[in-house]
This record gives sequence, structure tokens and C-alpha cells, in this order.
Amino acid sequence: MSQVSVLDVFEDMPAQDSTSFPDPVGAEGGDCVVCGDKGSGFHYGVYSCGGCKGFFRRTVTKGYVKACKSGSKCNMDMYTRRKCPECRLRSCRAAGMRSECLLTQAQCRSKFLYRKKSETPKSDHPISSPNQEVPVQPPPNQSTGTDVQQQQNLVSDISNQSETCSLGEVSVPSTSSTQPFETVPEPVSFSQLNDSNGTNLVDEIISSFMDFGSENPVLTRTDSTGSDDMLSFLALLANETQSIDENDLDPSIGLFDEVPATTPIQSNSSIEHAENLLSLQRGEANLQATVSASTNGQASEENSESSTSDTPTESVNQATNPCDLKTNLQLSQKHQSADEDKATKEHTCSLFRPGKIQKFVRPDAVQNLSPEYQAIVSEIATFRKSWCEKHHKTLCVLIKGSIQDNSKKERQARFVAYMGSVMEKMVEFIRTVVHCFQDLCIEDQIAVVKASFFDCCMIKVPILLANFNGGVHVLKRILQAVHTEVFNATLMKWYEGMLDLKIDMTTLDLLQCVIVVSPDRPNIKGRDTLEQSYAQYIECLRAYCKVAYPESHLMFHRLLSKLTEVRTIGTAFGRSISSECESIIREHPLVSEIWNRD
DNA sequence: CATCTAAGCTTGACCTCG
DNA sequence: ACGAGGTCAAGCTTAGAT
Ligand SMILES: [Zn+2]
Ligand SMILES: [Zn+2]
Repeated sequence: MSQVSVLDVFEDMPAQDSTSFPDPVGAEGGDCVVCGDKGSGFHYGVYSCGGCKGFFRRTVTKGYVKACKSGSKCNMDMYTRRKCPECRLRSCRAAGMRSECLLTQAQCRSKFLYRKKSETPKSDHPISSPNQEVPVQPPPNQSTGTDVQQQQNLVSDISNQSETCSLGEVSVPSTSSTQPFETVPEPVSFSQLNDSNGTNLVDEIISSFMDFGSENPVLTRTDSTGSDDMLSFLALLANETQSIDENDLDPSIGLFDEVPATTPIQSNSSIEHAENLLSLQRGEANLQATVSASTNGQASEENSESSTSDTPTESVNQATNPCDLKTNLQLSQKHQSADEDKATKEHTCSLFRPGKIQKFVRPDAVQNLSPEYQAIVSEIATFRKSWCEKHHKTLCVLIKGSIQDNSKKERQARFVAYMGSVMEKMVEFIRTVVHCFQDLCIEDQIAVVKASFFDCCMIKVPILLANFNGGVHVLKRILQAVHTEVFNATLMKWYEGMLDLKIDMTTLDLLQCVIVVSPDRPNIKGRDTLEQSYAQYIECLRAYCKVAYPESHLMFHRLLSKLTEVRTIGTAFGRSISSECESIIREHPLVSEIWNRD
């Protein structure tokens, strides 16, 4: 039962210019352009029959179709159209049907909730406990309520709730001690990775890659074999899996003892810190955070009811784990203990070399921006640069650790732990860079993070992969344990497609901002705030594209279409996770808020 | 191996909504 | 009226039992 992803099919097909809005295809009153059946109207831009309309909607939503067995060249008529879904999808695409015309899941959900709300205007008490989140009920399931189907619905519902995501950031929080740029510690060489000449290949390649002077690093792939081509090196690593796994790691370094896959990212010290912070803050959020911060074992009393997350209290084993989304949102500033910092420092390796990064933005480009956008861009760049300096060691440890994970179970645990850490960093990014975030109420903040998590993960994949030695290799190994083959292939294509744009990190971060403040999130009270911010980031992105990619006039439009695409793949990312991971996810409160639902 | 059966999946006519 | 998404009976496919 081989399957082919919708994105793959679309990529194969002659792409329409997504920046323009072509005239509808086909004649009113005529036959379906796809299959020749009697047309019922214009659907997704094409005059087509109800069957093809439904088929296109279902298929795009689902994300994959059964692969064709006869070379993807089947004829389409109203009788044969059922025989080969892949060819039918190709016909739809060829006819000009546009997936952009489908509403996003957030829009659908929004619509559903809106309808539901307006259906029951009487019993709707305007005054509701701030703590009591409107229980976001999924649409009623279809009649066939089997276990498997429920499971699928569950997963898809989660993607409904949490639409987007961000992979680039992992790590140990140490916001308090922002290091001055000039005092970047010199990385200790990870000398095992030597080439035949005895020189340290890794260091050499990475330094040349990172030594981009005053330029914002451009993430790209090339076919050149020059030493400045980070990706060719990554490919090299991918081809040399064995040697990296078995030989290139020096066990004496003991990197892997530090971050076992199953260790929750936050530890006891975070709780203390959370408590300290909470004592300084006032308002309803305090209660929620307190609830979240209490240890799971004790969370039975008055807390259990007010908790919006449905983590079954009895199933959580970690004695202390405040990895709750709310708590996380409270922890705007987390301190890393000196000990931890020291320990991490000792394990610095050359996977990433922040010392080589001078600037994350092209000064000349920024100067041409209006002061408003200049401020936004500079802030993003500063954050990213400081982030790299702060977290590179932890990332190195994590990536090296991932290489070490041999069993599927270990990799799944790593993935879950990693997602938790990504979530933390994403929150840090949002809090630091996206100013309007602070204006939202805590429920909105949670909704926004949940809804953008998967998409952000996808948009940031290039940052992760291009910045870290062996990133592709590591990611592939982990993903094999967690996602379906079909999805992984799609993800790699997405990744390559992003690299082909040759955009820089600041652009990716701007995209992330746009994703985060997308106003079409379900159940948002502060929609106006988001809308304003959204408009601002979109305009900023347009302006930045103009100055940063003067040679590429279509860049802004390409990025917009990537934003559409990222929703599809982000949704697929959330949906295609292996059911084997469920138990692990359940043990990680933060991650379970994203992937599990009631 | 053939047949039966239940469960799961896909389709498309028909529905509501804005 | 139009074109989105939602619904669900009917048909088709698949996996497991006999
Ligand atoms: Zn048709
Ligand atoms: Zn075919």
C-alpha cells in the first residue's frame, strides 16, 4: 500500500504562479474539467463535479493518496476516476484546482466554534471564570466510532487545535546572563572528526561556513564541493552514518551522560524558580501557574479541576515536573544554575561556532528599512545571535546524544524530550521578540503557542539542520522512529525547498513571527491585537525582502506561498506521529499538551 | 486455498452557512 | 446564487476467521 504525499504530487505538476489569481477554469454549465462528469459549479477555482470537489478537499486535508500503479498516467472519466486517486489528484491539479482555496484548519475550527456559539445564545453567560477555558470540543465524530478512527480523529483534532510549530530552538535557559558578543568562548575542538590529512575537518568546514563576515547567514544548498558548503558536509555525514556512530565519537568525552533522552528538560531548580517568579506576579495567571507548577503527585486536590490539560495525574511518573505550558509561559526568565552552566561548558564541541558569527543582519540592507522595521529586524537578529551563543552547547550535547540513541524507543524519547525543549525555546522567542504577545491574556497566549507550534517547527527546520553538523543525519534517524516514511520524505523535500529559496535566518525568524501572530486562530479573544501585529510583520517581511533580496522580486510572494504550504506540512507533522510515542508523550506534560487532548 | 464476515476506508449526493 | 465545509448511507477494500 504505497502512498504518495499531496505535496509531492503538487511539486511534480507544473506549478501555477501562486502569486497571481488566474481566471476560473472551465465553462459554467459544462462538464467537470477533471473527469468529464456533469459539473456542479466552480470548486477550488475549477468548474467541476461534486465528486471531484469532495475528493480534492478530502485528499488535500488528508495529505496523501494511494500511489498509482500504472505510471501516473491513468485516464480520468466519471467511471475510472475512482480507480486511481493519485491520477485523479493530478488531474485536479492539472485542471488548476488550488489547495490555497481550502480553508485552513484553524479557519474551519473557528467557523465551527463561532457557529456553535451563536447556536446557544441564551445559556451563554457572559461572565465566566477566567480559569475555565471554554472546553474546545471537537466536532462530533462520525457515526463509526471505532478505536482507530477515534485515534485518528484525536490526532487530527490536535492539529486543529495546535496548528503550527518551531524546531530551531532547543534548550537550556539562561536568559539572565546574556553574554556580550565579544566574549564568546572559544569552542573546544571535537577532534575525533578528522580527515585523512589529520586536520580537523569539522572545524575547518564549520569555520569557513560560519565565517560570513558581516552577513546574515544564508541557508542554502549547492552542488559545489567547496569547503564552505556546509550542506555537502552534512550530506557527507549522512552517507557516513556508520563511521560517525561507531567511530567518530569519543566515548571518553562523556557527552551523553548529561542529557539522557528521558530526562525532562526542566528540573527541580526550575520549580524553585517558578515559585520565585510566581510570587512576584499577580493575577489569575498566578493560580494557573501554581496549579501547573505543583508536582504531579500532589496535584489531586483543588487543582485537578482547574487544570485545562488533561494529563492523567496517575500516569505521570516524574516526581517533579513543571513542564506545563502555562508554567512555561510564566517563566519568562529562567535561570540556569551555575553548576549546570559549568557542566555544559565543559562539553562544548565544535558542532556549532557562535564565535564566528559577527552579525546576523546585513547592515546595508537594514539601513534601507524604515525605523519601525529596522527595529523589528534588529531585535530579531540580536535575539537569534544571542540565542546561538547561549544554546549552542546544549544543542551540541543534544545532537551528539541523538546520534548515540540506538533503539527506536530511545529515539522516540529523544524526540519527545526535544519537542519539549523546542517548545520552551519557542516561548522564549515569542516572549522576547513578539511584543504583542504580552498583551494577550494567558488563555490566548496558550492558544497561540499551541496553534503555531507545529508550523513553527517546520519553518525552522532549515535553521536547525543547516547550523548543526550532522543535523540532517540526526533528524532523519529520529524521524524514522517517530513519523511515517511518507511524511519524512515530504519533510525532506520541504526542507530542500526552503533551502532553495536561499533565505537568511532573519527571514525565517520573520516568518516565524508571522506564523505566531496569525489571527485566524480558534477561540482567540485578542484577535484585534493579533491582526495588527500580523499586518505589521507581513509588511515588515515585504520590506525586508525588498532590501535583502533586491535581485529576487518574487521573494516576498514565494514566502507567502511557503506560509500556506507550512500549514499543510505542519498539520501533517502533528498528525503523522507514531502511536508508539503516545506513552512517552503522556509522561511529558508540556509535550502532551500539544499532542494529547482530553 | 476459497469463502465468509466484520471493520475500515472512500465516495458523492445532499445539507447548512455566510 | 455561489462555493466553502460538514454529514452519512452506500459501496468498496482489507484483514482475519473458518
Ligand atoms: Zn469530476
Ligand atoms: Zn494512476
